[in-house]
Amino acid sequence: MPELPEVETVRRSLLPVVLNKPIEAVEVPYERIVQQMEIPTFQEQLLGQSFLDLSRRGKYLIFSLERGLELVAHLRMTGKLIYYSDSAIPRAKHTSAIFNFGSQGELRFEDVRKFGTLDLVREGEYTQIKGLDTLGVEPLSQDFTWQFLEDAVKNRSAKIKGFLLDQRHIAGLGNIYVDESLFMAQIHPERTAQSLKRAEIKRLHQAIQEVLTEAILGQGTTLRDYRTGYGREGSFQNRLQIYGKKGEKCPRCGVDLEHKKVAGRTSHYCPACQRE
DNA sequence: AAAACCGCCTGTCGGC
DNA sequence: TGCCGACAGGCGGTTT
Repeated sequence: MPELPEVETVRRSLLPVVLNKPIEAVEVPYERIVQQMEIPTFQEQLLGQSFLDLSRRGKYLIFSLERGLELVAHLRMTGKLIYYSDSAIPRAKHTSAIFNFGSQGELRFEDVRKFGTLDLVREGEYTQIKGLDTLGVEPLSQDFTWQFLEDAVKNRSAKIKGFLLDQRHIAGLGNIYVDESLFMAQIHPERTAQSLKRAEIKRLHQAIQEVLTEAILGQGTTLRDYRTGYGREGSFQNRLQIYGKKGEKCPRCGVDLEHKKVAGRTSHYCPACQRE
């Protein structure tokens, strides 16, 4: 569910409300959310500490703690991190973890499908968090240039859809923004990565940055579960061009939009604007 | 190298 | 109305 724009929105919304508040209690109703650590150890390590900073890498949220520790969260499909100013507010049915700040409210990890994860590690030690260790370039950073993309797709026989979903290449893209980016760049999802011409690579590079930037400005896309750190919906679902719009008309040319499985994921595209 | 599965979970939706 | 399968924004692991 949450892709880069959603995770970045959660980061920005939590930043003003969860830092520098001593953690007075840690509850873990769904113990499997905590990876590779016993719950009592997890609680002991966090108790009395404060979050000093909150950063993001791809779809991972990283809470910096004292003593050189970091709490790494991944929301997977339906995870939400929401700050409640009043701990007395009833908990959602699927609340996986709670970080209580006493009279200063609490941070809750809610997750219907329970795929979300929490890792407590020493600062920068990500080898045990497989996906984070091998994460590719940040698409909104200076490092992500069209030349970088041109180099990355070289000799890649994978379909461009699968290539863009692979977090080892570019960090943070998911099914929605890959489809939106390919539509904007007018590239068919089943083209092989290596078949893209320079002009297409430039368009794709530009499209990825534009789509992600606009989605962040819109506070992300709420189709169902996603919420900001304040529990509010995003607005970018109102500006999607093709995702979830099978059967509707292409906003560019008016042809009926189609969808099919590509690289194992439902993929939306315009058969006229995005030729194979 | 990459695709095709499966598993992890719960909820929703469409078809019958 | 009820049941049943398909499917969902992610990703790791195994097999092919």
